[in-house]
Amino acid sequence: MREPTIYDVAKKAGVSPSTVSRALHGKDRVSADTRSKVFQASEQLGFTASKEASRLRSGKTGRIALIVGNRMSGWYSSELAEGVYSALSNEGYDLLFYRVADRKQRADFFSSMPIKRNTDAVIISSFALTENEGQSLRDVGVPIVGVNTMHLNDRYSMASIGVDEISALKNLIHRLCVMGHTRIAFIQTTPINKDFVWDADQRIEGYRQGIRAAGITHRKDYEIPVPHSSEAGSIAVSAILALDPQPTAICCISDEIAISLVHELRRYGVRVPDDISVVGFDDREMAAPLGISTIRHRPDEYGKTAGLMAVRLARGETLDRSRIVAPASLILRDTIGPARHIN
Amino acid sequence: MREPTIYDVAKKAGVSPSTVSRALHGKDRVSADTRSKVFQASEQLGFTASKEASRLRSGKTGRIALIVGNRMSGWYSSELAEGVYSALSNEGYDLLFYRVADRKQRADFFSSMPIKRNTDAVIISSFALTENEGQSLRDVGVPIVGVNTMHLNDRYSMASIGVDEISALKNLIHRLCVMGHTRIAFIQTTPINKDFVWDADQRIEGYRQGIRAAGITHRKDYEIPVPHSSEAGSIAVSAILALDPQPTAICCISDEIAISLVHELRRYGVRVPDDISVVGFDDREMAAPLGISTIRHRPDEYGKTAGLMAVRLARGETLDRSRIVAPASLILRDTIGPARHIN
DNA sequence: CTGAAAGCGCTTACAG
DNA sequence: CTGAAAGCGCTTACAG
Repeated sequence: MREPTIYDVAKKAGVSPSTVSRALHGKDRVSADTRSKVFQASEQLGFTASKEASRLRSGKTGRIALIVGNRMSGWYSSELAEGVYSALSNEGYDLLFYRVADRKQRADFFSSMPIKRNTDAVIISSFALTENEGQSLRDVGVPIVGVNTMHLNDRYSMASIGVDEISALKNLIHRLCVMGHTRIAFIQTTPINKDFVWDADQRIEGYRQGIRAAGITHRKDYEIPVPHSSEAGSIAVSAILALDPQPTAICCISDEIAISLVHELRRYGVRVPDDISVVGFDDREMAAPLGISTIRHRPDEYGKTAGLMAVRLARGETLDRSRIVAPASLILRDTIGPARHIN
Repeated sequence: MREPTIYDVAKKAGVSPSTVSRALHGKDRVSADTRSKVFQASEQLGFTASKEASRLRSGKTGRIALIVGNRMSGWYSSELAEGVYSALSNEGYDLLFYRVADRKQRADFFSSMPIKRNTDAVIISSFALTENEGQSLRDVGVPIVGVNTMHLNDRYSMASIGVDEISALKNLIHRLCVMGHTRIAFIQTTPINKDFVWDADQRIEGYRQGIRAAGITHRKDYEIPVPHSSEAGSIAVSAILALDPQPTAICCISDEIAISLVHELRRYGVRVPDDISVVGFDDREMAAPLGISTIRHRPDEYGKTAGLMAVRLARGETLDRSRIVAPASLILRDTIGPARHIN
């Protein structure tokens, strides 16, 4: 059985297809009487407009693309996607998801530009565009919204939102200093992909600035790199125990690292926070039950905002604020305490 | 500057639009010479076909819908979406994501049926359809693929894939018995939404069958419900410590619960696994670094399979196997050991 | 192997 | 407020 078209509705309601279209869209002037006849007919036939046809005619695709630089199932990407999705589905837009997780996917994406002609706006998350990429993205001719790309992509994007990770880290370092810590280390994961400049690279920058601002000596060996693996925690512990003098506080680039670090430290008999304080980043769902202190940011929330900005821009509206800083807050839980030597 | 159309390519290549279409699609018989002229012209103009136009004409939407019953950012949903996405993007399909996380969203979805006319296939995950819902989904007239809906939706779906959670749990119980455990408890979360019949509800069923098969007395008070919250671990510990006799092994409905349970047990001075063994379910990323024993399944992998099945069905092809059982395997890590009393 | 023609189902100026 | 007409950009039988 063929799906009913706008012509079927028109016939049933005794009006022209143009009128059906206008009535259903609601914005045009249609008499209340006609409108209700149309709605009724549409209802009875179970009419749903073909998106293809309306988009072809109107020149709008009804889609907004989200481009992320890693697996969509990671905590960050999936929270972000959730937020973007909420905003878009409220506004009647489809979410078109693109993942460019490695050099090859990235090259393919930017050379074939699958979003071209197929999206009304683009949201790009977390990694810095090269000159060429930014240019070809602009050439698509749709608004670009950056998420957590800091000022990296400001040349290309019309709007952006992101966490000020530098300030967040600086605040954390300050707080640790107030608690008497002067030997503060930072654990970072070696980038999954060196071709990408990530916004999260800002975290170590924030750490350094915080150390400097506090007037503490910056020690290169206090910046500890660990691989992306389930061994990260134990590798970090070995590295930490080898340090002289021992740090009394450790900032981690993510909760994931912080969680396994705390676990391994305790296995080694190191007390947390009595001997060493540990702080993560993200406040992902496992942080609270495990008592992990952390810096909270909410990709789902600023994803929503990013989605909304993209929708507005796609509709040709203007934004009152186009560069937004999303909040990040320090969450103190069990793994943080005063430095041992001043106890 | 207007985007080039197929007419522009045709003119440049000196052929008709029909020929351009055929050449670009590759399946029709076009002379090698013509084909290369067309490709060259297309390349030079930076032509990308409008999806709207081709879909409108061909009657295919190029989209496949994934309907999940919870937040897309949860571990399960996002892993699944990642897998489905991989398969679809390989095959040139867009992923249309729908979330029906509560009663209202669910009612809205099934009454307005936004996928109608807008998708070539539907993948439905994790929850059981009602009679009415199944019927209206079928009325859309596109193939339906079930993921982890066990036999719940078999009446409606043309194909399905899912983990046999019952067998997985039964195996686990058997394994624990071999290790001398006879007092085995099960911790389950109270359903987020009681309107939904979840596939994960099968896990407790598997636990019961396993207990029965092992010839152990089934104790109702060994089935411990905890809420969905960061307190779940400590609530579970209180409940466990109040039991008499104490269980020597605890199966958890998820790794999330297992992780916080182990954490809380250790805080209470209960040794894991010496005093109590703990096993989770999922093998999500934090399980390995924390040494959590668990049952592994891979939503990203069977999501890929589900996506592929949906694509095939959307194209009108037939499947060699339409009901597939995805593997689940027991992963033994630090939190499992022999029962204390036989040490 | 290639082209001319029709049409997918809408929306939107243009008249009235 | 409403209708007739044109057209968005493709694809696909139909001829040749």
